[in-house]
Amino acid sequence: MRNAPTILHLDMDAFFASAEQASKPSLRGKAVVVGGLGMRGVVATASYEARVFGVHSAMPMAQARRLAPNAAYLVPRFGLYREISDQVMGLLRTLSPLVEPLSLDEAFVDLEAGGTAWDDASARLAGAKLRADIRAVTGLTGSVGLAASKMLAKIASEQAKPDGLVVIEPGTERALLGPMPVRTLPGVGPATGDHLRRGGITTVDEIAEAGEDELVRLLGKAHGHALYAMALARDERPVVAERETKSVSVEDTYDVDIHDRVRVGLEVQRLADRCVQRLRGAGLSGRTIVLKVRRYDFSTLTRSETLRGPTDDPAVVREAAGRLLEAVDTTGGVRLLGVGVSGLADYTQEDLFAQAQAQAQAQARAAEEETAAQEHPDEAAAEDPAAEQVTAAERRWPAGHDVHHAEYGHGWVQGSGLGRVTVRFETPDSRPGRVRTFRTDDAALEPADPLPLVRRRPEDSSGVCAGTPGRA
DNA sequence: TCTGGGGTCCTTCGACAT
DNA sequence: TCTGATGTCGAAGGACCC
Repeated sequence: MRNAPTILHLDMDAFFASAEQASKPSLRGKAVVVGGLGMRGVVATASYEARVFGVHSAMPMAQARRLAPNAAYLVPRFGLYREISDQVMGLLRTLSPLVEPLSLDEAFVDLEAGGTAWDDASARLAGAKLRADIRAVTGLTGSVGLAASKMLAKIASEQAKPDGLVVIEPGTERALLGPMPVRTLPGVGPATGDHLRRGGITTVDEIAEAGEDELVRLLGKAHGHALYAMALARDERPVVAERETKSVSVEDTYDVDIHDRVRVGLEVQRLADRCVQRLRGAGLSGRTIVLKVRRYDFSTLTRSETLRGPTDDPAVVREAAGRLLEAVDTTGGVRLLGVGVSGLADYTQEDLFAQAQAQAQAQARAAEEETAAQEHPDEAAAEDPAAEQVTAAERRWPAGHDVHHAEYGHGWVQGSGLGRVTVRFETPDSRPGRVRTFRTDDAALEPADPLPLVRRRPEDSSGVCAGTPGRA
């Protein structure tokens, strides 16, 4: 392990919720919950104001609504978050070429490799400047942890939250870690935590005292060795800039369990198509097709099949997924279906048999989809943009999404239902705006793209923007 | 309270090859 | 030729992370 705190961990504070608050002045300082709004949705992020009520991520939405009935509930807008994330990752790359993104709102940076920091003082300086830059460019806050290893940098940023910077000085690690609960260590979740507790181990110190052999006995080889090392503050994992994708998958949870076997089959075909779209989008193909089924009682099973060579052919994936489904008992209903592809390659082995079959199957599928569209007209409309225009009266207005009104300008959907949609007219740099309600088929109202959170200065051509959020 | 979606990694087990 | 040890692969499930 190095002897200077030159590994940086950045964690954006309540990222999705903060982005929404920055984009919607009327929500600043208010409880905001971002997540799936369906009957089986869960919380993705809660603003700090919402956390006061006990709302936290991964909590069922229904429970969140009971705890914080007056919070604003919004669906995630990944396009907006990705844009902000790209800006932040860009700032990190000015510090070092070794940046390891963990998600849209989190990353490790090896400052030493970038020549940005070599000791405590230079690391602090780099961390402080980064936080200022993030605020200037995005209008949002991030917390920074600095330490001599990834694990400790991450623990440091956790302690820094919200909107802070914490440095763990080399040499102080074990004293700091010792009294902490085992759940602090990466890789210790509910199951492992329980396991350790039953073995009489609740703190990091107790892991170290138990000894490596005992941990391996309790948790198995890989996990046991890894956890023991972590408890001694030993973590040599390097910051890795490029991680190759190992699998691609899509899954859907249905508001109501599906019992109809034919419908289950159709959903699997649709998921297979979506999965292949993503696969092709990434320029990949794969050998192993995986079907995932979560049944009415939440029991989950997977079935997989490995082909002779990698494919990105939708017909081949559909067919394999269909075969796998045949081996699954779905009586009682299914709440989730998923299709994935692993064993990835960046080339395809042309499957001649599949190509020959593709045309015949495409015809059969077209016929099937026509039947399905008659049975589920609203779903068909959502899938097909042309159909969406035709049925403008049934357009969906997701809560939180931006809209533009011919007369009132830019705003966002506060809620919709019963043929009405309520819009608040405001922009990231306006004052909190007024609310108006329209018919959902109002021709003057259109979906719109999100506005930048920090207004770019017209004279600024460098791409780095500055501004004063919150002022008109 | 009733549990998303997209991933990664590990373990176990059986089949098969050496 | 038979057998045991060992390694690898595929399949399934589980835990964890954000």
